[in-house]
Amino acid sequence: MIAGVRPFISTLAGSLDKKGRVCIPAPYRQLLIAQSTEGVYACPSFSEPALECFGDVVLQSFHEQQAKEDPFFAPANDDKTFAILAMTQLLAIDETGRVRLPDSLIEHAGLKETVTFVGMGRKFQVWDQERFAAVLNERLARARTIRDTQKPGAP
Amino acid sequence: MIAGVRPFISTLAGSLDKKGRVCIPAPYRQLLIAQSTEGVYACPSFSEPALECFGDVVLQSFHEQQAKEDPFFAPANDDKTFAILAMTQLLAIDETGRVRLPDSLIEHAGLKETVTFVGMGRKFQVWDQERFAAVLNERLARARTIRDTQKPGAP
DNA sequence: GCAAATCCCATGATATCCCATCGCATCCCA
DNA sequence: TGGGATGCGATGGGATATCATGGGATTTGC
Repeated sequence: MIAGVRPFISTLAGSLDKKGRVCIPAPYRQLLIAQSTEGVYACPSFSEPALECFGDVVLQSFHEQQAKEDPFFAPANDDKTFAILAMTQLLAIDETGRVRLPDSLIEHAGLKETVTFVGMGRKFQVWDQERFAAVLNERLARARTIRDTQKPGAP
Repeated sequence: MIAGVRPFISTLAGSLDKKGRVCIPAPYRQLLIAQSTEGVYACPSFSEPALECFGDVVLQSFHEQQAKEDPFFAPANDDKTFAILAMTQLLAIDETGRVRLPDSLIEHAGLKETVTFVGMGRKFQVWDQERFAAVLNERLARARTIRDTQKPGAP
């Protein structure tokens, strides 16, 4: 499923207009189209002030994973399903490559006029530019910690 | 069976009018039509004040799952089957996309004027808006717990 | 015959679509 | 190597269609 799917990469800038629209960067759009996604799926991150965005590959594989369980007698499964699927919206991409972000998502991520798209492989995130600048170095610092605690010879 | 079936996603607001009607959100209607369901199946949740709604895919797969057991000598199976199939009604969707909710279902979920549709993959739930707002954070908290205890490398 | 449910049409708000303009990067040619 | 032309990508605003919702008319069952 994941094999052959190209990753979202780079950190790119974008802007939110008065109508709450953002233009999805062209490279990301091409990847979404390659997943035959009718738009882009977006949900609030449940640990950070950011939006998690992805295409059909991620959504469908998550969905099918959950669908292996009984639909009515699997409470833990319901919690996971809820945290992702209930919080996710399908945003239609128009011909000029833009989506209308619902107010709830704008609020969750605290988006102002300038936003940052962050490529994360299977998914990408959308941050308010200033907030992201603040966490960028923290992330790199954590990555260094992981490297330094990695066991020699580990994969 | 599930492959290719798109999940119910998002949480959407709706309203219950004086006649006991609710408008099924357009995206959900399209999914139901794609399941060739003539309307929508609904039953009271047996663990929460909410309604469980779904299409033919869930009904049929649940049915087939239960049908693997002995029809007369599997009491636990009978209880599960009863809790779902006996409590389920098929609600007709009219041309404007609305269903008439039976009073028993309205009462079970304690529905007031504003209701919330909660996408849960194969099924969706209907909640009274205020009640749902109260349980939303509990659900997200449980999902975080699940994530934090997840084994590294798990899908 | 009366109550209740179903069907149908009308309205308003919202979101979607479309067109025109602008800025920028690339490409080509001198 | 520098300057100009071209095309793609991003942005702003206005027109259009879709959806949700309310009320009224007609039929059905008791």
